[in-house]
Amino acid sequence: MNKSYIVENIRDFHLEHVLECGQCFHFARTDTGLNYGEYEYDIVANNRILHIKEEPSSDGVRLIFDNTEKWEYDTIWKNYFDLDRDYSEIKERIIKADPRLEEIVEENSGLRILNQDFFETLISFIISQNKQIPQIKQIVKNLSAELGTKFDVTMIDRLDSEFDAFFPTAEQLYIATEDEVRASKCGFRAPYIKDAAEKVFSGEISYKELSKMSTDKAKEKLMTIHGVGEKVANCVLLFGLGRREAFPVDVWMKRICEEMYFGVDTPKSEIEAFAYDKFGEYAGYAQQYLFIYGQKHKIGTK
DNA sequence: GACCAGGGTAACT
DNA sequence: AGTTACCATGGT
Repeated sequence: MNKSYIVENIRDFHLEHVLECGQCFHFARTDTGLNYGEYEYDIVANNRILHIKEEPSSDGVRLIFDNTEKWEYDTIWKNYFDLDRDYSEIKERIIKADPRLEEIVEENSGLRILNQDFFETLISFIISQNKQIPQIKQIVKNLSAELGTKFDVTMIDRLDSEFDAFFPTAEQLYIATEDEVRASKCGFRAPYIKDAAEKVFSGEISYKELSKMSTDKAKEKLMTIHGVGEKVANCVLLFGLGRREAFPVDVWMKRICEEMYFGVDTPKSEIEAFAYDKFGEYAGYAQQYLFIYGQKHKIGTK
């Protein structure tokens, strides 16, 4: 009995923009690319396997959620994909802050900032340091396969990719030895992952507590984890704690902003402060439009 | 083989 | 407070 849930006419949404922009890593594209306007992905998140398909509709896109009942869409996926938010206003505010971004925003108008699980986001972005996106995805997959809870693929109506386990919990990573973590090919990040798992499993750091703090205080707390610096903390704030004013500055953002705004080599801290001053509570969205644009056009890499 | 990747740490000035 | 080598691993 195949269960699926369909949502019609969603504006400002495109799966490729949402998923292929370096904000999440536990997914795979599964369509052939042969049918115009159709996209399909498997996503492992929220202790669930989602097979999702996007098709053109009269106003925006149609999304078909496989393996999904209505209540799961209402309580989980709607929030995960940030579908309650009006992105037309967000785009307006960003373009108003810098009219030069109009083309970039329109070019990537299907972007949404996901509301992801806090712990998975934390570990994923610890892994991300000094790694390219395809490798981050591979390590997340390895870590899940080795230490996460396996799911029974025969119980899933639709799964086109090779995923077979959920992302490990804080407890699972806490119990695992450093060598077991290292087997995921995360290299020198293994002790960082262990420290994060310990701090979360022990309750020293918790989503509940962080969500009550100011963004600055939460960032400070996150940075007490070994292996979490300014950039990783900002990613966790933006993607895992809903702090849309966070503006992570990585090698890409540094290059892009230097090209667009500064013209000379500029410290990351200065770029972050500049962006917050310019975009305020919309800085995180601006960052992500800029990031996806920079990747697409390989800004600064020649 | 050198260099780089959605960086951070420790050990230096 | 601001630099710099080094950190595993895989790709170009």
